[in-house]
Amino acid sequence: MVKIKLPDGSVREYARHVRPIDVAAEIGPGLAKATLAAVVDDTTVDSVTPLPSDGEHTLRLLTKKDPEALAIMRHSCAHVMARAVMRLYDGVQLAFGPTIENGFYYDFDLPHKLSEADFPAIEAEMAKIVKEDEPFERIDVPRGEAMAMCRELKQTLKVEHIETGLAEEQRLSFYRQGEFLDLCRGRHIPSAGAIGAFKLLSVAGAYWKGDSTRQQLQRLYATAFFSKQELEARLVHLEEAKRRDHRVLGKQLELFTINPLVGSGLILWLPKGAIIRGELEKFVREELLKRGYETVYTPNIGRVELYQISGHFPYYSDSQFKPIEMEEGERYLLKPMNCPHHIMIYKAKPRSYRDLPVRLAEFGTVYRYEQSGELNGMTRVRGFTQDDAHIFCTEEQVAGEFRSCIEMTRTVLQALGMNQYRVRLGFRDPNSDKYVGSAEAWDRAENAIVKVCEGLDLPGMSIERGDAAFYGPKVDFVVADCIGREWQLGTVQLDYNLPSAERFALEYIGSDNTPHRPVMIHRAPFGSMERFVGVLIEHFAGVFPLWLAPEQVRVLVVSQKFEDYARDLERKLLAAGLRATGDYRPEKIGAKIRDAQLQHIPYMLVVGGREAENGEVAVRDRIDGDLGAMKIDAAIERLLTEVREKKIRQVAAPTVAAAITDDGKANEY
RNA sequence: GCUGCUGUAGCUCAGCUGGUAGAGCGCGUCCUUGGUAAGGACGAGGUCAAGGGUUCAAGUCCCUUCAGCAGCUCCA
Repeated sequence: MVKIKLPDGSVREYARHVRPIDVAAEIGPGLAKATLAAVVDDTTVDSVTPLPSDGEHTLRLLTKKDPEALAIMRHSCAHVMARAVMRLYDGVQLAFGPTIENGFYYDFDLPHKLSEADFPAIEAEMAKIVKEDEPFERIDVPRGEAMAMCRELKQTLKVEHIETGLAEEQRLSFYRQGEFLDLCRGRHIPSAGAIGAFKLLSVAGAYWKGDSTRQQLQRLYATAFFSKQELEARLVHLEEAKRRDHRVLGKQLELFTINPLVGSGLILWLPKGAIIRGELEKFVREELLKRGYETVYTPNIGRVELYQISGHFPYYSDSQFKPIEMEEGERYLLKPMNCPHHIMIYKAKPRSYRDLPVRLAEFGTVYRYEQSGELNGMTRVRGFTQDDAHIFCTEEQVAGEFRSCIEMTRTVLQALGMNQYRVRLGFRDPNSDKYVGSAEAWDRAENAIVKVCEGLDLPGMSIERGDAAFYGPKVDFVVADCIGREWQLGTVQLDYNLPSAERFALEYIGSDNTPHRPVMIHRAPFGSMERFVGVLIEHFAGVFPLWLAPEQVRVLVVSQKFEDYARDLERKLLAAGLRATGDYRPEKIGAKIRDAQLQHIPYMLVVGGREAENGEVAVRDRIDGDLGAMKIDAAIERLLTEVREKKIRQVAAPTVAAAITDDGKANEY
């Protein structure tokens, strides 16, 4: 006897074996038809999986209205895609085919090189399979038998996976649909007919088991929805996201450019982009001043020996520009980090505990030879400027300093309306040898970070082992770009290693008149100016708040008769410190407004005969439209106030959610 | 770095199975002098990414290099 409790509170009792689909059928044939899967006591199961035969259990039937059902259907769609590929091409080896945020993919090894030209054929074959509406049938077998089945199917990747990834499993499951049989954990929808609409999106290479020393597979990305409308909405969404891509907007709005002759991954800031960066730098400088930082400047190169001591040279030789070789063995490195230079400034004189904390800040430009395939607009580059600072403090000061660094980062992000970030604690992977320093020092640092962060209520906080810097654990502020790719912006890092005796042997004289070792904190609220501005362009979709807008106000003259008045107005705006231009072309006012709107100019001042007579301007707001006429001084004051307050009146709605990291292991095999 | 795709005017793109390059926007000149999202006419502008090859003939086919895009791997 089993008691089944449904979400509405009703309880049903059964003496026989029942399946979720049977319960659904009892309630009504419509529900039975709509049921795609079920949740039994928090575990998702197929609609045909028998329920337990005794005890009390909760049951929730999943239909296409439930978000869980979408992922299950997509997973089934991945099988349909794999089946289509196997029908069309010979020698297909199946790897993993999990669902991901917004869709799914399947990895294959096959001799045919897949390209977008193949998509229509694959999609047509998939449509056929969906139309046939064959059931997905689960087959549970002991591992020995599973192994034999995979061998018989000549699916060597699956065989390997059973031997390695699934070494612990005693029983394994397959799903069969027609001639297609795949080792798979499930779950699946009852039959393919429930797949409403799907589309192949892209093909890309992916390493087997994510290991770059293993063979590369071909990965097909696709998505599916229950309805065609949802699919189309999704595709429109993707198009919108592309339009706000900072690489597209950067070109359109003349913010930055990259020239192959200068070198890839090297950003040329155009005048308008430079204004945005300059305003952001000014903003950070003000914050630094308030928080007791001192500004320093250091050169762009340093001797290799410096980085041998710091460890950067040996640890990252692959991702650095090669050293500059001078006579007699002198070698210089383009600096990959600012910290060694700042350390030498700390060491320039003896320090007393009374001097600490010493906070040295610099907009320091660094160069890293990133892999060519990694370069991406402004977000992944080979030369960039960090809003960097290094804090040298006593052990007792660490928690307080660390906390205030995190607070500064939050303040800065908040000021820009950037609330969609998550916080990642990058800790050491104890099984890796890429880290310097003792395990004790690491534990101490990681514990200190956890303690500080726990009290701060940081959004989406997660600890990620293996994500630490080689010298210490860190707290990263991570944001997603317009297509869901995540980028690390702000970072605060705790470092017991560079100050150590094995590295730079930093000291200060304590109150006991003996030398002590300071602790270092590395921090950069923006991270890099390049990446930050790149992300910011997408955050605002190119529509910047007044204080950041490269061109803040444009004078639009109704007719050239009033050009003198307009020119005078433009001069007044410039004198007030506003970034102003005038449009004196012999165009109609409508055309001038249209151009200014399309260029996202925050304010337009329209002047004609009426305004010239009264010493007024007709103010047009980019967002609210025509505000009517006002005196010149009043208009200027209004704009200056908005600048001073760094007011953010509009942030573009996010186009896509952050990608959920998915290595394919969690879902299915 | 790896796999696949792409590279034509300042920008966005068209150019069929090889036969000496086209549109829209932008830009320039002229006409129009206007009142809150596109006035009109004319014109300039291209070593078809670079280099090599096949061919009577290459933007188009092949190879190499460079650059970009998507993803993977990496990321102090």
